[in-house]
Amino acid sequence: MEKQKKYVESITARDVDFAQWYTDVVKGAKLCDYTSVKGCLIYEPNGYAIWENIQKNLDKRFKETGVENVYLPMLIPENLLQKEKDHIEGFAPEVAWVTHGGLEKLEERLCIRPTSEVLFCDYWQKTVKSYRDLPKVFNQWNSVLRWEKTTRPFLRSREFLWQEGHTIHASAKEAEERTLMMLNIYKDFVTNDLAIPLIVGKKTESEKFAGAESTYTIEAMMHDGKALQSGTSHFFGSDFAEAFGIKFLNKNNELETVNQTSWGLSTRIIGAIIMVHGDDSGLVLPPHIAPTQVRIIPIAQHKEGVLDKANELLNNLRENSIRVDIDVTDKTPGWKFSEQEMLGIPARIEIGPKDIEKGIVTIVRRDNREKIEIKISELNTKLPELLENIQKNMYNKAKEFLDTHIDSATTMDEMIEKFNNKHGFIKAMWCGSEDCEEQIKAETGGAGSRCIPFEQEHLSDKCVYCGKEAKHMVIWGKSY
RNA sequence: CGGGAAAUGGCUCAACUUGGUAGAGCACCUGGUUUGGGACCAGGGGGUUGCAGGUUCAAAUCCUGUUUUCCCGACCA
Repeated sequence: MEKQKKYVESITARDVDFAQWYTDVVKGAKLCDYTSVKGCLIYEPNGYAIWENIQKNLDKRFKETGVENVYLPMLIPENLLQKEKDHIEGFAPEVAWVTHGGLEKLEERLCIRPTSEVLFCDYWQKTVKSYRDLPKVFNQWNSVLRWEKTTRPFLRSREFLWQEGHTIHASAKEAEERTLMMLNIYKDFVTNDLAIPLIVGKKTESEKFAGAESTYTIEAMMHDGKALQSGTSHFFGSDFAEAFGIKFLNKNNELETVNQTSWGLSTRIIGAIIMVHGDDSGLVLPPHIAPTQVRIIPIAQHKEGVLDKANELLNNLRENSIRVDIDVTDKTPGWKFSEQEMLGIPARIEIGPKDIEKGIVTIVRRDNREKIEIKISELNTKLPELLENIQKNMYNKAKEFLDTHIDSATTMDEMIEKFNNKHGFIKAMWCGSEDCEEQIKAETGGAGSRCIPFEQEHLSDKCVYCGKEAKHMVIWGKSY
């Protein structure tokens, strides 16, 4: 087999050391930098621009369904956090506390929000009185703090950026519909715009959000076969509302408790983009979300007319709403190619004296390195098509990887053997007991339940662990 | 939170074992030659060795503590 040509020297090969590869790509693409506080990152321009595009895209989708943006404070008094028992138990190990204001010790310590359920509850308890006040469909773009022990850029940081949506409704049915509606928005956004194929389903009891009645998830597979929970949507029923006393009068003048949801997607998704699409030359960004979709690289730019022509193309394409930039530094073309690839820019346009003479440009795709010559006169129609094609190809490639790394098992021996032989997900039947779930994780060396997928298959009648009657098919896998 | 490794110029590392004026490559700056896959030549700038103590005539080097990063587990988005 022909040895694959290595284009960028400073990145560890993906199949040699995946963890090191990930770090190299994050650094090479200049997405973020460390600070002197563990787990707190600087989002550098390249990384933040990706997040801004994610925000723009999702925010638009949210608002189309009636979501309103708000902003609540970052500090939560301890007594509020204590109100819902499961919630505080779930989050207690990872909250950070403010204990002093200036030189004075505070009467009551304040928690730096790990999530904002209780703040929304406290607010609604005061303001919601009537069925006419419902529903409330709020979202906030903010950062939260969780005192993680092990941290990695994007995948697990202490402070991270996200959006958290919080809604309350008059009926459980309406709340459940909202839960699934938001899950679908995540699914649609991640598959269509991030080109990441997903498994969509419900979390098991032991994996669900602290305080939720049910948690739904979109799970993606990274190139090392591990799962990354890429977005979640929770249905709370009335548990929080009961604890906080969020009641309203219905049309019959009867007091009722609201039903609640919350849903979130974080900067962790940037980690998924890296680990699903990246290769040995660095980052590969889906065109829909890439801050720069095309980079123009002039060849022999000192020669007369080259820069003029390149700038003319730049302006032309910008007018055509393509996110394009140009590299006019005095580096060599080879250096510029490598840089563009490391940054993950989906395509580059090479334009030099030879091209100008022929009235063409040479385009190189980032996803498969294919070289294409396009007439300058056709660029405005062909380039958007090409970007769309890259987007689709990236999805298909990732989908094929996902499909070929999911297997199924009907016995534990089979399951353990398959996990040992190749990484990925295993589908297996499960009786619903938390014991079995735990044992499966222990015996497979850490492959837990990822979710109960909506798309169920009947593999057998029996739980893969205990042999009792199976309730669901579950996707099992190791995760980040 | 357990187990391991590391921290020296912007980056990668050397010097540490055996204490004695911190060094290289890349990057950066200037000038020139180059330019279709990380160019070349010449000159130049930049480091109180993560931080805090200690031992010593003398510490990057030895000792103690601490912080951060990476890897492997446990926990978690």
